[in-house]
Amino acid sequence: MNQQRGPRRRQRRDAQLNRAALVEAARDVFAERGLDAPLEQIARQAGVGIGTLYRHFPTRTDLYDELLTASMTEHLQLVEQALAMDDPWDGFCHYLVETCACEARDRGHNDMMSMRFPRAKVAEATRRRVFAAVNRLIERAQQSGQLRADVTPEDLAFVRWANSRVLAATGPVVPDVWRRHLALMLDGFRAEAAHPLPVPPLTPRQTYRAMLTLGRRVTGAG
Amino acid sequence: MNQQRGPRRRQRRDAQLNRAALVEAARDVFAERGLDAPLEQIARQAGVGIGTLYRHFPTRTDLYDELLTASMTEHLQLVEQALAMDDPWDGFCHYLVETCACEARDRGHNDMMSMRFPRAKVAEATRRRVFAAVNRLIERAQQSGQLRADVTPEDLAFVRWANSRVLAATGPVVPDVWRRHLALMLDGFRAEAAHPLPVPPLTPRQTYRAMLTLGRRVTGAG
DNA sequence: GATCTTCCGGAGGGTAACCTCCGGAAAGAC
DNA sequence: GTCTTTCCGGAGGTTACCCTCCGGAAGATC
Repeated sequence: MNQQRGPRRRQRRDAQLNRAALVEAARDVFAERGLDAPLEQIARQAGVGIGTLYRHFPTRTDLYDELLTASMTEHLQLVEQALAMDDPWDGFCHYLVETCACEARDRGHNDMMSMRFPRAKVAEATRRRVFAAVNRLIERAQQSGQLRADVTPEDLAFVRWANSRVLAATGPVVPDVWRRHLALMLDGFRAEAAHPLPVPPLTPRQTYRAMLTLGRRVTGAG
Repeated sequence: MNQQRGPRRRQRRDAQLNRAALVEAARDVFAERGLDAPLEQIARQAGVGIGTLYRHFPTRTDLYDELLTASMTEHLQLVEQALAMDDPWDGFCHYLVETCACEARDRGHNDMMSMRFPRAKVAEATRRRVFAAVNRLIERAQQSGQLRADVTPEDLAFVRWANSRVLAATGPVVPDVWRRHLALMLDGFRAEAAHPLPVPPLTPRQTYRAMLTLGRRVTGAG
């Protein structure tokens, strides 16, 4: 991903190995402790000095970007899998349930998609496909009369944010109870339950900024 | 609250004033930055040395406890206000909306109720009244056939947790959009929308532990 | 296997919070 | 006004993370 092309020669073998070890360690550590995990732990787990980490990834962000592509691809698979389902509502639910399940088992992936998704110039193509697929997923569920007509793709961000907090609270205690919260939310998305919403949806731009806000202080309470 | 009785004499006047200033500063700072705000900022804002803060409140927790009573009382008023409403569903909604509004304007209060509520031996009496009132609020909304029958008081914790995360993301960007998320959730609580929930509710004890978990690392991402 | 280039490791300095400790100032008692 | 008791302030030690820097080790090349 960072391999210089053109005039510059290939990396030395040991450098390549270290880089790979770092990426793998980052995946593990982020999965366990979230994106604000100490970089030193990643270096240690990769069996590498902290200096080496910083040489390969001058910024924490560079490390995120390295992993973002993978998270994004995984996410795309979920949407497409959901789109392949016959019943539009089932597809819609499947997408959200699997997304949340994914977050439940990998905090890094969670933070990644709820805070860094917008930054994904890295994986621009994939990102567009995700957008398109989610739009289709929503549209067809609305057209079938099962999903309420007044929700937009941006409203799904609520689900991710909410789930992430519920997970933080209950994950260590009752690993599966997020499913209950999600089921309640999903019932709120049904057309049969729809009552007028008091406030217009977030615009894409606002959602973008909200994600960046979250990313600023990951660990923020409140 | 900390005034020693019995053999010990009353505090010196300046000590009393400092204590009051600290409490007030704590309220302000926590409201703005959440319960994990730096204590040094509180001391500064109170116009007092950090040593003085620690003498009066040896632990961060002691400071929380000082404020918890007030938050709790405020909360109790909300529930009772909601119970006074004629329509059970309106009362139920009113309670949650006002609770969330309260959190929107005071992050400290928010953290307090979603993380420290269980610790409230301090305000045991008030706490019991809150519990009782919330139970009644739920029961009567269920009996009127408006609130789904399969929710328990513990499910309301989901709402608080979710709201707190939505606020963290969107608060600085679109101050009012939490109302949209809440409205969606509320529609999910309607009897008309009810579909079977996949997982049993949290027990009170699990809810307790979940709150402590949140309190452990306030700022936790994920 | 000599030479040149790249890369590594971790010591070390910086920052931001934590909390303790004690010399001296202020309040209250007489 | 003096003396005793209580209280204050903030310097400074501690921790946990950040990131930089450079002597020397290890690959690559011939």
